[in-house]
Amino acid sequence: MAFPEDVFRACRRIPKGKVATYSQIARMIGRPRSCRAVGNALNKNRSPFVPCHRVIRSDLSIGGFAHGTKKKAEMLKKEGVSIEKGRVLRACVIR
DNA sequence: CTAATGACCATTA
DNA sequence: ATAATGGCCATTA
Repeated sequence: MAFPEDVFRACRRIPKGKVATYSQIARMIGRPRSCRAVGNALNKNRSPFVPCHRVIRSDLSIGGFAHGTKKKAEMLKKEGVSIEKGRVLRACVIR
């Protein structure tokens, strides 16, 4: 019933090399309109077991990150996620 | 209690 | 393509 925990749990289901959108996470936890609040929750994540860097915007741009968008992008890249001009390729997004 | 704040989104121009 | 707009909602002050 704790919103942040639900968000973190959903986040952990994203495999390495793939990403999900804030909106998708919101739907996963049964709160389809809480995409903005999802970002708020992820912002406070401090656990290395929660891959919050795998969550991006619905337009496939990188989105925010507590330690800088820069870091987020390189972490993804290091995991094998292809980014094109500030955009993640569709193929890397979870269906 | 209300008001402000954001790692957002879809629509419109 | 970009920018503005209104909506959305959990959290925090």
